[in-house]
Amino acid sequence: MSEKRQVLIETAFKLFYQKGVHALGINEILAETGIAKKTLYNHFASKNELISAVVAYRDKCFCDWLEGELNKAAPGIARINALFDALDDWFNDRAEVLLPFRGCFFINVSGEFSDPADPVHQQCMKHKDNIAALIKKQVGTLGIDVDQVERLTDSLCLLKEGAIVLAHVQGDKRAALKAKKSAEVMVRSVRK
Amino acid sequence: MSEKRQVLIETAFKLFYQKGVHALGINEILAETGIAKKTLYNHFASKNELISAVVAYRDKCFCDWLEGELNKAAPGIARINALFDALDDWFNDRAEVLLPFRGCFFINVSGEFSDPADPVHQQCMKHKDNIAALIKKQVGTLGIDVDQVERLTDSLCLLKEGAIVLAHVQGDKRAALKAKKSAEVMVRSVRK
DNA sequence: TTGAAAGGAGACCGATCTGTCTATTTGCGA
DNA sequence: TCGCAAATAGACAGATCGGTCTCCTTTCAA
Repeated sequence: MSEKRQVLIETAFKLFYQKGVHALGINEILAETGIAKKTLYNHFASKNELISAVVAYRDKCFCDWLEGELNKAAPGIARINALFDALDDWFNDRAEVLLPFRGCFFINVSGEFSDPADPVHQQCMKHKDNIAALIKKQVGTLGIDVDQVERLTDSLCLLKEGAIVLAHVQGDKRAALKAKKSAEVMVRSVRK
Repeated sequence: MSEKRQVLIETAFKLFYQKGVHALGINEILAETGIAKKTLYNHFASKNELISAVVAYRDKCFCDWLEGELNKAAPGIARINALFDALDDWFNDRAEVLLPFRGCFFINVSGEFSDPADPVHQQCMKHKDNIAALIKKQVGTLGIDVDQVERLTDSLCLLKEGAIVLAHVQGDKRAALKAKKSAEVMVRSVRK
């Protein structure tokens, strides 16, 4: 993995996240990086391949960050709280590794590649599945029934995605804290 | 309001929703409608003005549809249920006026115009505010305290947006029904 | 019939897009 | 120093973009 390739991916991510994938041309990535066009095409067969690599990069980046945040908390209810605290940090630009908040890259990209059969859309779907699995793992530490694990995981994923949309589209900086309150209600309901 | 203008808006909406706003060029709208470019520019000063008109059109279209669905139910809990039943219809392509489900147009467009200061993004924000107000109105028919109205409205909006994202990005056709179950828990918690 | 508004065909413009390619330079290890 | 891999500058190609404009046609009301 060459350094030039990584620079291209990271810069492309930054610009795609700011301006949207289709609104940004590769020439702007090249201008920002100072890398030659031939080099870009040495590393990626096409713009679409670059997009794909960028989505994979962000997937890893985000999952690593979230997992790290969750693992800072003790297993159990603290991890559920940590999920929404992490979101709160992200929405309020306190998660530096994730860059300034501009919504969820995977939601945004899914909107630009809205056909579910599109490979890029498929990648975004997979990312969401990865995060759901991570959340389910934390819910599993609550010591509740298996069917309740499923149900609570669903609820938390709904609240998580809802919070992201409220934070981005409506600019609601408190969306994560609102979602956290709702999550508390959900947790109580599966524990009684 | 001329018929040509309306045809342009409706066709543009259909194509923007399928392909994304930046990925679609105006020439394709013209090809699909058989309308001359000069006519398009007679009605809209620029592509951006067309986009703006399209967002406004969909805003009205969606709000009218949702309000209609909600008003079919009796005031009170039935209206909360109707919200999620309506979403279920939408996600599963049973709401013909809304066209085949490709996620929420406003979320998708916000992703493409992710700077919150952008006028188009502002329009999407306003749409979400309109829907939240509509939901709040239904919650108001439950006969609960004012502060609980606020809280429940927040929860329902979170679940609604979450369901849309799960339905679109993850292709979860049952997302609305899952959200409905969570909503039931939330309603119970403010009523006890 | 006339004139104005609306609309059309399509050429044109400058800009930008994604991708290809030639000639050259740079960096590094043997 | 040499040879090879990586990278560069930048020209080029065909296509498309959003928008402008001329000349012409159609529609409709007076």
